[in-house]
Amino acid sequence: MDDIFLKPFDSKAHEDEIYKSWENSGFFNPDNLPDTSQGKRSEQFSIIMPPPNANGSLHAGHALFVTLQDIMIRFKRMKGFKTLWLPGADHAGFETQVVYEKKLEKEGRSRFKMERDELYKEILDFTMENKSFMEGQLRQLGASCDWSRELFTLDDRVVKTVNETFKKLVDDKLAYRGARIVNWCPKHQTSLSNLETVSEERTDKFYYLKYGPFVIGTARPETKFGDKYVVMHPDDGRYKEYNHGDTLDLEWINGPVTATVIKDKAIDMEFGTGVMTITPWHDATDFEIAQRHDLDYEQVIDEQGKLLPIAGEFKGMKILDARDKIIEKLNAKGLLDKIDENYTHNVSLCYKCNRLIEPQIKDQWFIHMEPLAEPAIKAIENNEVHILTEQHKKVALHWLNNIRDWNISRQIVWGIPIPAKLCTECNEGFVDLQDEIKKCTKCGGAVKKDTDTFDTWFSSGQWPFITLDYPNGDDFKNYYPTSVMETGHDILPFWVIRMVMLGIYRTGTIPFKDVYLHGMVRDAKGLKMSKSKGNVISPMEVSDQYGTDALRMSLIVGNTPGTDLNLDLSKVNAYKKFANKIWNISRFVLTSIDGVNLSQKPELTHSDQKRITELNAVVSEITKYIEDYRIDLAADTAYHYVWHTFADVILEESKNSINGEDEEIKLSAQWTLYEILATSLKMLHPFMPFITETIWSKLPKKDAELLMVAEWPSPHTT
RNA sequence: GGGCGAUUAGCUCAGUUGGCUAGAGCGUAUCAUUGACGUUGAUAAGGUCACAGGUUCGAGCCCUGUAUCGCCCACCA
Repeated sequence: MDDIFLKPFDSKAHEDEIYKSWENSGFFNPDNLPDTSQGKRSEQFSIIMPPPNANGSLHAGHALFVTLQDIMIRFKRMKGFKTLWLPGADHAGFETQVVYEKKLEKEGRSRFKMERDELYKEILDFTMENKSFMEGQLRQLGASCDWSRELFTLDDRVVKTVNETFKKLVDDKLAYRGARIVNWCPKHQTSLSNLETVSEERTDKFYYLKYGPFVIGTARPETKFGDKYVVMHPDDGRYKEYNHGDTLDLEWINGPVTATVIKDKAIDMEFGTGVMTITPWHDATDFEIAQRHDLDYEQVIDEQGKLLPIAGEFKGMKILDARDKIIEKLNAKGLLDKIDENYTHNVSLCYKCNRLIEPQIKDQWFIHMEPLAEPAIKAIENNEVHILTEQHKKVALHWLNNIRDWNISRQIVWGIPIPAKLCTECNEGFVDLQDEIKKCTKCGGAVKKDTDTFDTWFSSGQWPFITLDYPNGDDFKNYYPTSVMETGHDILPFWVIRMVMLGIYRTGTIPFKDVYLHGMVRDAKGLKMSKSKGNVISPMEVSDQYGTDALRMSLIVGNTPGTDLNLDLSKVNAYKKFANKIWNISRFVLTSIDGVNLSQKPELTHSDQKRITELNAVVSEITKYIEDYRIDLAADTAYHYVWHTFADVILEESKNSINGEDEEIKLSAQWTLYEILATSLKMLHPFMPFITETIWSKLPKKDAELLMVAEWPSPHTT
């Protein structure tokens, strides 16, 4: 027997070496996989890995997805499938730029004082460094993915395909450039999609102001300088003497204005006084009203959140500083009716810096989503794209049925540049893939390059067909649509649904068949991990301390699909003990069979036959669980069988037979023990690849050099 | 405002076509054991499965309602 068994299992001593032996075998690449005993591998199984952001260390959520997907892949590989797990790395546009800006701030620098090219180059270097760091971490977690096919989201092929999709969308009139209200973050100086804002309930003051004969309500008096339309519901009896289009002169914050009466059904008669003035530049509802009636609008607040000259004496002030002063002045002029101190409402905040979003009108590129959503709804409803967790299917359909246009322009340098030219005179935008448009085709004016970049999710949304080299690559023919999309439920709308929409739009086919969504990894008490709480558990540190196999088991067992999971170190420790148990079982079995000829199957005793039958039942149970995506139950079943049946019962009972005088009984017990050990290692391999492969390498008789490509156990004959 | 989910042992959670004498990990208690075991094994305590109705031969599971908690989406000034 090998000396290594004389000591307890030491994960650190084996993991690197084992991973290298897998990687060097070439078997991560489906093209290199050996034939099975049934012949060529004819069926494909493919997963596109959600590319981790290349801007920092992997977190527990990454460890969870690596484990889940690696289990699926290893299982199918052993089952004889041609398995492709395609890894990637995400430049993660805005996310990475925010990370890098924090770094700049610490160094006392600012992106707003840097040249675009210089900033881009620095973030690129930063990302590339993190990318290779991140790849090493994926290896440490045991990811058996095909590194030869790895793709970075800024690689040429990605950019080319994304640009072509953009052009197709514009040609099909599904993408358009327009002046629309966008979510503007005054800190990050970019617009954000609705999904990139968070809402928070706040209690603010609500002001009732005298506007000519009306009293209007507002929470934001600082936007009211330019208001010259007063709006009410057409059916509101209180204001029936006023007609749509009537004008009236009245005294306002900075002097007299002429107001025009507008009747619009968007007004809620129950709210406030049922009358409001509108600020189309800084409010989405107001903007829509203005559009409906073709009204004028003017910017009041600039991109930094300061008041513009229209504010007169308040020009240049920050909005919150100005608010009280404006109210003071209105009061002095007798225009303040009353203040409601306890007005609760929801405000939008930037999801990164929690600053108030300032709605602004911007010329940006938008995608008209409804036509894209329609086929996606069908595909999800009829389970062509099968979202395994029913609750998430409902969420997806709800989201798709209430979809809104998607702003894909970002005013940041870190991303794929939008391949468009903009007219400096009429503001028209043109897609220009070849950089050949020199004059505005609408007005003949000069053009400049669009300096905006795509929302990362626009390119990520095309990831499955891009990674498989659409349209002409062999991989696309062989592996599209992929078998499973496995990712966190938090990015269901951000990513998964958009992949369905854009995949169908571009290729005519759904991008993946099954969708497995895992929950969030929380701390031992179920709290969200966050740096500020100091409860972040680094999976890499856990892997170092307890071993990757133990970490993987603790992330899997008890983790029902779609629900959140608490990562508890005492649980990790329990599976570390389990690894040690497997180690010692192997040690015992290998000691017990030393020198025995295993190639000749002996006559089995009745009780050994029963053990083999029992083993068969466990194998089929685990197989079925994995095929049903109940990986938690599969892992738990394997755990209990190996510990509480194999070790506690079978192995204990075998001691009598092995130490007894009867050679036939002894041989039967030895053969049975070895068979159960070899089969157990196979069953455990997808979950605990490192320790099982380490032990496998010491086995005297086996059907494959590497356990990774050994055949998944089929029922033994007794 | 709309949608989705949760409520099971001291703690964290499983329990998916209704058959449960309700399980796991951690924790607790007692005993045993240097024997493959950086220990492990055996045994035990601990649950009116949130609450109230209903369907059923049978409900932790299905239906209705109530309470509490959580999450997602949303332009009411």
